[in-house]
Formats: sequence, structure tokens, C-alpha cells
Amino acid sequence: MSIKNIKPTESELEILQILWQKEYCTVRDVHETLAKKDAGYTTTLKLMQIMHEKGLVERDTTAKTHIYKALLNQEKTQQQLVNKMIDNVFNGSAARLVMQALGNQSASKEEIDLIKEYLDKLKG
Amino acid sequence: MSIKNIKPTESELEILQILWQKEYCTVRDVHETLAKKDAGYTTTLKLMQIMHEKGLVERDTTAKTHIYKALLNQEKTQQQLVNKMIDNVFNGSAARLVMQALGNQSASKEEIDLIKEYLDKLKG
DNA sequence: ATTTGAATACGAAACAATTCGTATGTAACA
DNA sequence: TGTTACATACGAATTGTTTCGTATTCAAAT
Repeated sequence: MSIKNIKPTESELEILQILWQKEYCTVRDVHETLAKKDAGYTTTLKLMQIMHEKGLVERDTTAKTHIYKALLNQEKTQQQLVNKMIDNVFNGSAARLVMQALGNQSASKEEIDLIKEYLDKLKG
Repeated sequence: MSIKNIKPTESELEILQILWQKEYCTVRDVHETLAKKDAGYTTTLKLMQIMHEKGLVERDTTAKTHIYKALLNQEKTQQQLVNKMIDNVFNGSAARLVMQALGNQSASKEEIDLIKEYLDKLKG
């Protein structure tokens, strides 16, 4: 099973998130959108160039301004990272991760309902 | 709110897990337990020394063989890492992380039951 | 045509994480 | 006593990530 075991760095993940939301992006798009605005433009550029070298993104260079697009699948990447965290931080227990996630402020009532629904579907 | 915003590296997390399970450890204990056995003993030693410098662990050096103990709280650390992941990888949605976690092989039937119980308690 | 603004390419510095070799200390035992 | 076994300390090489300065190119506006 040769599933690509890719491990984007944090900066790369930030960029990937933007690319996942807005499929096609210029470097400037990404740079403006980035939360971390403390870094200069060429930093973002360089990061995206490296991501291209690594095969994390593809780009269209026909025009002067290049257009980037993520090559990693969002769900697969998320799955991989979650699995790693379960393993790495929760000793292999998905349940513990879930409870930890639910016990925090990000989990609203609506979200909890969503999850209950989902669980019922899983069970049925 | 000056909650220590500590970010253990991966190697450090591996070591912390061991320290959390077996409260007091020598370097050798940790080294033998480590999954990654490909690294030499002095590597583990050095890592733990650095963790000590960073304040991640404390140690008793009265005897020749030092005894280490985690200083970070397990739950808090887990919480922090989960929050970061929700933010960083799931665009702030705890629910999505949970579903991703439940959709993978690590989530057994028993675990799912556990979670349902937990949800019911949360709701009630 | 020239200037200006925005884009890419590239090299390199700054930093951080990981790894290990070697020196050195110490206790126990032959 | 001196040899062995195992412990720590420490420096340094290696590798990876992030950051940015500078050079160059190109197109549009003057």
C-alpha cells in the first residue's frame, strides 16, 4: 500500500486551506488571505514554489501571473493528520480525541447535534 | 490569559506519551519504550535534556541515573493540540474533525458507543 | 520609448529539530 | 587496582523550514 505519506508543514497547511476553499489562486490571492500577514510577499511566493517542487500543488505558468491549485485531496489529508494525531497524542483512541474535541469551546450545540445524527447513521 | 502556549515537537510528544503513562522514567526506560528504535541512545538522552531546558519535564539528579517526569499536563496538552488542529486543518469546525475521526479504522463499535454516551451526558 | 509596478527566480541567512560521536564521571566487580 | 558497563555532558554535523533581499522580466501607462 503505497499511500503517499505526505506531511505538509504548518505554513503549507495554511496555504493548502486557502487553496482548498478557493480552488484557483495566485500567489497574491493566497498572500492577502493568509492570517499570518507578518511575512512578506516573497516569503509566501517561495513557500508556494517549494510546495510545487514537492508536488503539493500544481500551477499554470502560461500567463505571467501563475495560477496555483492544490494537488492534495482535502479529505485524505485531513484523515491522515487525524490518524496521526490519534496515534501520536491519544494513544490510538479515537474516542478520546473526539471527547476532547467536544469538550472545548468550538463545539456548539448545532455541531453536537450534527455529530449525533452522524453517529446514528453509523450505527444503523 | 497567559496559558503556556507550548508546542512540543513530534519527538517530544512521543517521549511525553511515555512519561504520561509511566510517571517516573529514566532515559533508558524511555529509550527502550520508544517505537522509533532506529535512533541511538544518546539521541534520546539529548532530546530529554532539551525538553528539560524547555521546561517540558523535570528531573531528579540526586542519583547518578536521572529520573524524569513530565511537567506538561496531558489533558491540557491534548486540548491544545486538538484545538490547533480544528483551527488549522478543519477550518474551525470541531464537528468535521470528529466525523473524520469516526470515519476511520481506529473507531471501533465500542468506541462509538462510548461517544454516544458522552454526547447524551453533554446534552442532558 | 521610458518609466513604473507587479510578478517570478534564486541564493542565502536565520532558525529549529534531529542525530550522533566523543569525552568524561562513577560505581561495581573481578 | 583497574577494567567494564553504563550514565551524563557537550559540541557539532545534518537536515528541514521560514524568511527575505536582490535581480530580472514583462506589461501597461505615461
